[in-house]
Amino acid sequence: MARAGLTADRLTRAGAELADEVGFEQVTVSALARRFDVKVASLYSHVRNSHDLKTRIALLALEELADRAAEALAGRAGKDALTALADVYRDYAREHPGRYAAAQFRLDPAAAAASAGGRHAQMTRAILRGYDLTEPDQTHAVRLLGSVFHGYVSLELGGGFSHSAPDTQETWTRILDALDALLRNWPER
Amino acid sequence: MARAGLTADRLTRAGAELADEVGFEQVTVSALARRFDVKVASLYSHVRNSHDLKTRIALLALEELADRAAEALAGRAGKDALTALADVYRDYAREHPGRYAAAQFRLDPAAAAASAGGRHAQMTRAILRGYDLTEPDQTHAVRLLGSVFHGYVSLELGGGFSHSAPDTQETWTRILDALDALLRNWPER
DNA sequence: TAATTTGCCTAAAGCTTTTAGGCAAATGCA
DNA sequence: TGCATTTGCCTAAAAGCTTTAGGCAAATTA
Repeated sequence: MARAGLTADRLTRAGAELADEVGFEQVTVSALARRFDVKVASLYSHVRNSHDLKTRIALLALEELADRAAEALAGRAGKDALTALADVYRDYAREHPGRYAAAQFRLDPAAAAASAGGRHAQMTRAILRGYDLTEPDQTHAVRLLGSVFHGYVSLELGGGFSHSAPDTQETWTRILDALDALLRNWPER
Repeated sequence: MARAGLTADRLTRAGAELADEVGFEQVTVSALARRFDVKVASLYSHVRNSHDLKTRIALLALEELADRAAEALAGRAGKDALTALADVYRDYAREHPGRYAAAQFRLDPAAAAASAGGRHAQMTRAILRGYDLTEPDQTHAVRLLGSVFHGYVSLELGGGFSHSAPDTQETWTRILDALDALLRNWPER
């Protein structure tokens, strides 16, 4: 019997594709085995278990997102950078809803430490160089930006803003305007 | 054999408790049957299927949250109201993480329409009466507030802000200050 | 009390997860 | 090239979750 050429990496990538097609929740070891036309047990040589598979997909998504963000931020500053980073998250979530959901997967501390999570925080912080904030306000602002990006994108993806005018692109633009104004004029204690 | 006295309502409430104890993801028809010391199949007379059970728990959580929000908003306006509503979400998520996760469960359109979702939007809009915003900015602001509340709470709950100073209470306070300032000084087009 | 409804049961099929052990293909080395 | 080792995928099997079908007994109603 010819071999299918399974590796943890190929499984992870295929899992990410599967997530985008059917949703991260529906990614299962069985479904993945079916996709490779291979028996389920075969996957267990490459991936520890279902949780491990999901963790790998999450890490992949976080890497991809961080790569896109790094590229988008290069050569930009101020509001330009703010918008670019925000759009990276929003676009990624729309192009790859399953991967975006995966990026929200609760990682155990070990995995979290090895993830691109730190790069994300770094890049958000980098944006603030274009504004005049010092610690601890800078950290507060990093958290605010993270909250807005994540909150908006997941509400929009979940259909939270659906059935109402005005359209979400308009809102997104205005929210970024508002955040820019807020960062330029951050209130004192 | 004595009857256990199952009803859709009791199952839903027990399911919500179970969610808070073990996580919404882990709420299963089997686990719930175990909790009532009853055979699994018995639940299917009261609840259509696993998805239906989760939907009911989600609707319960949305109701509870809306009730708390309504009570918190009574007699408050401006920043006072903003803070009160924000705290309702954050406190609820901390007290009832499983229910809060349930409230994020993707509802099908029929369920969504019958949910307390509309009340939530109404209450956020009510807060803006204390600020000077007209449409469409009011809608943009409603969406921004929803994004921040949801985004912050879920990142905090997921441990996103864990291993770093300053503490999250401080950030939360400063973010609400910032939002208040932003709403009082909403940028023109 | 008899008839009806309701509630929980047994049985069973199908799917997912995970472990154990085995044979064959690929690879490394003389 | 030929042999030994490693690697990859397999079969088998146990255990848990979901869901449907059909049945008997308890509760309700007349």
